[in-house]
Amino acid sequence: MPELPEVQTIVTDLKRRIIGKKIADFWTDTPRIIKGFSPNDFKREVVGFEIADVQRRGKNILFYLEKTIRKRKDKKIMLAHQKMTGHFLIGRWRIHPPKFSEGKLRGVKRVDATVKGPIASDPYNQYIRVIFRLDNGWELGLSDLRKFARITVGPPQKIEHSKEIASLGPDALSPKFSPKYLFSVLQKRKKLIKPILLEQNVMAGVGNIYADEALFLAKINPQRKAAGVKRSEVERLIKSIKKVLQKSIRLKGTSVIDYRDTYGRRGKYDKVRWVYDKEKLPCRICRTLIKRVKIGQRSSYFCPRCQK
DNA sequence: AGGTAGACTTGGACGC
DNA sequence: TGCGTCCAAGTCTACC
Repeated sequence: MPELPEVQTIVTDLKRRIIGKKIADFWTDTPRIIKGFSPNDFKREVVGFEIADVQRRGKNILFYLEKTIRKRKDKKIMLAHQKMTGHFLIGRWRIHPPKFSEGKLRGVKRVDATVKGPIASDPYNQYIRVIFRLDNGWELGLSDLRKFARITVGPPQKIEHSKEIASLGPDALSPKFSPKYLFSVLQKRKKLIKPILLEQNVMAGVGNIYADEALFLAKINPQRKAAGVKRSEVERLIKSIKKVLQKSIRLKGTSVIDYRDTYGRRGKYDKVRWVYDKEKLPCRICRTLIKRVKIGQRSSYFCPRCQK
């Protein structure tokens, strides 16, 4: 899924909707999503904790958990990464026990939404793998078609120093992500410009969609060698990255495939996108047909006329 | 050390 | 209709 604007949309929703709520119960039918614990052990780790805050770090979501025991505050962080197709939803679901007949698992759909609207009707919201029941009757669910998402929990120190968090470069929207910084990184590298924009230790938050969109806005061909990109072009690129991310946050992200917000609704950036997933469609500036090439095993879309 | 191919996983789209 | 192939918002590991 989710790149910076999609994760930010979800975190903003979660801040409004679940802060102050207590985790009352936990369920999963996909143990591989829970990292470092069996589902039962993980349940013991999180049940009874209040969600005191929710933050984004790159594409990661941090849930700050607190519980007061005998006037002492026990603090933990639950770390979640939605990877390609995961997205958190706030709703209510009914879980049907698995049915076996003749030794085979029968009945495909085991989790049914009991709320009306897109959470129940949109097919991409139906892959519920994990549910946290909250103490206000609502539930935080994770829909994840491909089961790549990961969730773990631990002491704040341990999570903050984990590889996923500690190795992140400056957030793409932070002032620390500056032309001076990016130019010095690019100078030292032999790769092409595009795949470096996807490296979370260089810049946190950008993925395949917004890398292509930003390169288009900056008029830079994704196949250029990183070290050959001029200082003035890097300045344009930084401005383009921040601009495209902010615009997408305003539009609540991109739903080219299955991303949804916590209400199960689509984002609208894909309606105004320039090049991503537009192979053979005319460039909105010059009408030249958009090209698709593979760079580092990933599709890159660009306008061969506008991007030099 | 840095670069790259493969793996993880499920299902939709498209061609014959 | 059915089967096979290709593709996907991310990141980790193994290998050169």
